[in-house]
Amino acid sequence: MAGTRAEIVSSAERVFDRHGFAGTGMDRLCEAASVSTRTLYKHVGSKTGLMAAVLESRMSRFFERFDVHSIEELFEALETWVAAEGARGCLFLRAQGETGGLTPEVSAVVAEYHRRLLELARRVIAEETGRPDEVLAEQLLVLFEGATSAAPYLGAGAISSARSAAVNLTRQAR
Amino acid sequence: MAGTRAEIVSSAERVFDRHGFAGTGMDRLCEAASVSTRTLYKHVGSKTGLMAAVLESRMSRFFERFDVHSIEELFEALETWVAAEGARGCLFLRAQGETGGLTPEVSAVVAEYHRRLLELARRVIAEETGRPDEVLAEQLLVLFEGATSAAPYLGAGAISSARSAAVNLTRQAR
DNA sequence: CCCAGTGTACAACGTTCGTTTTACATGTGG
DNA sequence: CCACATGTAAAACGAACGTTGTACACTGGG
Repeated sequence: MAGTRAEIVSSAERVFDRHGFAGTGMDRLCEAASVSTRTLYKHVGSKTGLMAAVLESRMSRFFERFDVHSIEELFEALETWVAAEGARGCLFLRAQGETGGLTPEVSAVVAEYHRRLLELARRVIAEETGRPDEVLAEQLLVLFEGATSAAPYLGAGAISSARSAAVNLTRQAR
Repeated sequence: MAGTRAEIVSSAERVFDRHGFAGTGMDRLCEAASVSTRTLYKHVGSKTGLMAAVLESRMSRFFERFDVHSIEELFEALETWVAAEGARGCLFLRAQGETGGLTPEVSAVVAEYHRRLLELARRVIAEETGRPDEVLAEQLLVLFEGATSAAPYLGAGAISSARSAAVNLTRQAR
């Protein structure tokens, strides 16, 4: 089959997201991908390798969907994402927490994700206000992270709260 | 010994925080508490029971240290907390994520924590502005959650960003 | 036609999991 | 001084862990 590895990775993403990384065994991952143990190992090497592949794949999908240029677009994209994938907290933070930051393959992807996320916040602020503003960018990042973290228990209201806060802060700074 | 259970719970909190819940075995928890397997089980019943006890204990300590009445105090308390305990993300969110929300004993404590946290945000906003403001309270909560989540990779700057954002939003609303 | 690639099933590796059992030491209070 | 609560050590439970080995079935292209 052509997309065997892709199927392994995407089904693993779903299972990891729903049941945690350490809490999920290889059996369950094989079953979710409808693939034998041997095949899974041929494609991803190890559980750690699978985790890294999952995060890598999620990062690509994330930044495709968050190719935004304004605050409104940013939080609208987050609402769409949550509506489609559910709100269970940031998978990158969860991976880092579960591994204790002791798994280089995982930490590397998480670090890159955070670098790109900060870069995205900077870009949005620059395009929104017409000039770079490091403080505002960091505030936007904190609001985004907060919305992601609070959405599991506050619901979509967390996202609209974050959006209005970001809008107000930006207007105020102008 | 008198505080055996307390010692078990507090050492477990450290280990869970550093290595994750599912990723930590009972052996390691016994070793951390300098206690036999049998004793640990007598005191906390099960791993799930230990997790719930850890979260319960942390919740008490948290709300003792966060008995604050202004935004400045709130984020100052967070800075103190992070300086003392390190920034590895919210342990309640991590517990909920690792269990997939399928462990009632854990979910119950997490839910109570979130209820009290929202209540704290409401109170701080009311005392700060002189009247209740649900929107502002939720924004403050999102900022607090965001600071907690971003601190592991942004450092203490995440907290000061959140504080200044909260201050600005509140001033603006007045 | 056959070879290489890609998949399968299945058992087993040694380790660690969470949990329980058995047997024994300690010190404190009635 | 006995009883009891509370602790210890060490071994074992069955199950699940991540991982590897062996052996076999299908497929497409030269």
